[in-house]
Amino acid sequence: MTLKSRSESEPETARPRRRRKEARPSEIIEAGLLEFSENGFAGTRLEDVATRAGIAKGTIYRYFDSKEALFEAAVLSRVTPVIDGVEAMVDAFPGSSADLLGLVLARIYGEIVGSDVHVLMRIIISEGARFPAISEAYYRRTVAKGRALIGRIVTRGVARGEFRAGAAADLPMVAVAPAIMAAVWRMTFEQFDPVPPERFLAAHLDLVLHGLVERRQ
Amino acid sequence: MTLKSRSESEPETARPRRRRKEARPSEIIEAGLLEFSENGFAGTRLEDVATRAGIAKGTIYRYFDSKEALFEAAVLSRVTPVIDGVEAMVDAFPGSSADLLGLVLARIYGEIVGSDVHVLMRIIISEGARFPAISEAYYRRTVAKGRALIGRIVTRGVARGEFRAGAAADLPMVAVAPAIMAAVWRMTFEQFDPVPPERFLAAHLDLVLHGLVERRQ
Amino acid sequence: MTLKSRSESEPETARPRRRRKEARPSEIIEAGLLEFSENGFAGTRLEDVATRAGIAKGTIYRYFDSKEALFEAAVLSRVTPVIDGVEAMVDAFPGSSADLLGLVLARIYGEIVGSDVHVLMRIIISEGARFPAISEAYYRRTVAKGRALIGRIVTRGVARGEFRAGAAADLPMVAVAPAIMAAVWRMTFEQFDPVPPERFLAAHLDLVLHGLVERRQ
Amino acid sequence: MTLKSRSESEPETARPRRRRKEARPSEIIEAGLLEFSENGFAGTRLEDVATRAGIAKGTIYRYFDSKEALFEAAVLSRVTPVIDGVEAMVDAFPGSSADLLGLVLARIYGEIVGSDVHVLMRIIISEGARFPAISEAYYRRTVAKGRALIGRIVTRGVARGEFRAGAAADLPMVAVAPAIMAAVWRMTFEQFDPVPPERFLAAHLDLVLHGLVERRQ
DNA sequence: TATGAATGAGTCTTCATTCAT
DNA sequence: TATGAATGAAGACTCATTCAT
Repeated sequence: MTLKSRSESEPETARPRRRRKEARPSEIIEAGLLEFSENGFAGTRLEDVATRAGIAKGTIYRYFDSKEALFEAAVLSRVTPVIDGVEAMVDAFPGSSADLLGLVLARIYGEIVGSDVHVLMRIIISEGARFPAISEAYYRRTVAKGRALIGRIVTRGVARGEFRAGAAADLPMVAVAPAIMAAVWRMTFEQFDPVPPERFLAAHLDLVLHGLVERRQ
Repeated sequence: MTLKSRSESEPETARPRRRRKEARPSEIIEAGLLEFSENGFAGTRLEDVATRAGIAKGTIYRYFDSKEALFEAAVLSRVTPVIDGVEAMVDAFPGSSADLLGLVLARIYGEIVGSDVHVLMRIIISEGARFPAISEAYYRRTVAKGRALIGRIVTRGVARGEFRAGAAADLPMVAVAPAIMAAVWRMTFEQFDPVPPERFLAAHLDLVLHGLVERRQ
Repeated sequence: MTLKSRSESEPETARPRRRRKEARPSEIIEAGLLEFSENGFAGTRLEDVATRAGIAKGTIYRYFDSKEALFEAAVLSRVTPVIDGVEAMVDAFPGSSADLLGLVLARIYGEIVGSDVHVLMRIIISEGARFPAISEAYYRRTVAKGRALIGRIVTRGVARGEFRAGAAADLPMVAVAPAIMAAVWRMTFEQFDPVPPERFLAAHLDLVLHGLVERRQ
Repeated sequence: MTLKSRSESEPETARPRRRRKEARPSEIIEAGLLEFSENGFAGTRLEDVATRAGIAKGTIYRYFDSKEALFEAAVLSRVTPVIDGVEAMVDAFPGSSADLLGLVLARIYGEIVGSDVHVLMRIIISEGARFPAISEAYYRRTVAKGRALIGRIVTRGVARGEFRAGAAADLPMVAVAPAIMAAVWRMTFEQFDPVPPERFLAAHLDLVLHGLVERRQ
């Protein structure tokens, strides 16, 4: 649910020291993130992370105290705060609330389905119970803000008479549900039954804005 | 996404023979399912499964050939086919398509959020890549059927002029999205930010049936 | 090197109690002997012994205290004393020493190569170091006596001017060597390079009695 | 039956890379060979091999994939081809066939009784059935060549009128039998009844060359 | 007396972590 | 700073032995 793409932020737990050309920790983090996402925490071998990062196994320990530390650093490196500007932008948006919501949903959709975020999602679903710090950080820095953002848009829409008040408006996060579903689909059944992302997005917006029931005159 | 609750089906891989009071394999499967769901495949220790099942480590091997065999048996024991009767029920339903969809969605919602299924979802998301047989079995026996079922209802609604044709009707599975989101929420951020299931269901139905945009006269 | 074929003697360590039709312990011993010979002591699973004997695993423990006890009982059941009559027979033999030696060697040869004894040989070679009691029992009750017997025959031959005195006559057991070799061959390379037993026996007798060097007139 | 002493050949399955002072794989092989010979394959604990090699248990797996792989590597490291030069030497030998045979037998005897070979013999007798690759390798690279060599010598002797044609000359391998017996004796009853190797060798040569029967003028 | 389910000590094997180079 | 050989704790799996039936 982030609005901001992954930045090259350094993980907080790493100790960078003098780097060479490319920052070593970020290569390790990159490799680690992929391995952890593919195999889970317990299923990931540091040797594979090292190989993927193009370094030797021992080198990881120059930058991270333990497998767990690498894991947290890797995941947290992807937990980027939603840029605060978006909120102001919402308030200042000149057009209709439907347009605004569509705009933001499309961006969220792209964010969730497109890039790293589904990697993160898989990790948080898989390992969240054992690493609550990660879930919490992700919740606070990204999910809660995204949720508030959608809420602000829906509130605006209701206030302006553009959106129906009702159960959906009372829990605006459901408006993001199809994007979540698309990400989950991608992680699970995509291989047996592919669905083009554009179709998913179109259905998403159509459903959220208009629902299924035919409007009577 | 099943419509049928878990039945007391015996796992196919176990060889029950003459059992005593409690069927041993089902206890092991029960314990295994919970442990695997909590810790993932690699993160689960068979000793913990045994302890949870109230037996000794070695006893597991009387019923399952390996950790992997137990894992697959446990997960597959929960992959129960959607009862075919539902399809006939859909065709025979006397009321409006909105009522029908609401009925079915509520049931799916209860199924996904209520019981084992979110346990299964976590496992499939976490381990699906390493156990494609499981993903595929779940897809074929449950997801595909559920998807077809929703499709049939929406088609019926469109044919009867009750539902809008459009992008959402073209990919009816998005109508289930809020239930997926609820399940994911429960697996991840519920602990930091609980949302009552009834509220989720109400928002789900409201969103799917009517969308957010206000109807103009 | 026994001269007496295996008798149906009961193992000393077993406690027979009331038997049914067939004596249970001897079936177990029979099965055990084969399994131990094929797989060694450590490599043999009591379950396999039980299956081979047509009984259940637990039943073994009705007759033998432990795997080790069964092993010793099984092996010792085959360690049968050379009948003492043979010695007297040697002294009373009317014919030439060459005939006598040939007769005895042929019998030893048949004994070693033909039946159980090579099973025993494999076990003693494999496990003798860990079960010195077995080696010693076999040595005392069979090997030593056989060796003495050969010695007596050779001594008789030398005394009667039929056999050369010399290094071979000083260590008469070498006269049995080809039979040992035949047994070892059978246990090892027979599968790649079979040698008919009769050919082995013929070569054995020919070598022992006449050697290879051509007799000059 | 090798004519060539064990060479310092590196095991093929090991991956030595840059080693330090002592080559690690050879130490493990050395230790493994002794343990396997003493306890058999199933009875050997890798921890004991490691201790004997002066390393930690896990280190074995840096060089060998499994217990089985170590076993095969260890045994095969001792299966050294008979030097082909010997055959030429036999053809070029100037002296009598008896001298030649005595020379070669003495060497074979020393080889079998003296060094590693009886260790190998015990292993092949014990484990050959479960590791046919080992038996076959030993047969092809060593035993078959040794057998052919003896055959060539005996053929030469017969052709030159020095050796009797007959059953023994038809199966020349019996000429090696006393050496086999000596090795078996050493593996089994040596402890209860020691026989000096020189006495065994003398009896061996005496028996093979002249047999027991007195020559009549 | 016989069974075979259950137990848990013992082994193989993996892999996070250390450390000499 | 980087390496990768070495370590040993931990976990999967086996199987001798026990015991309720």
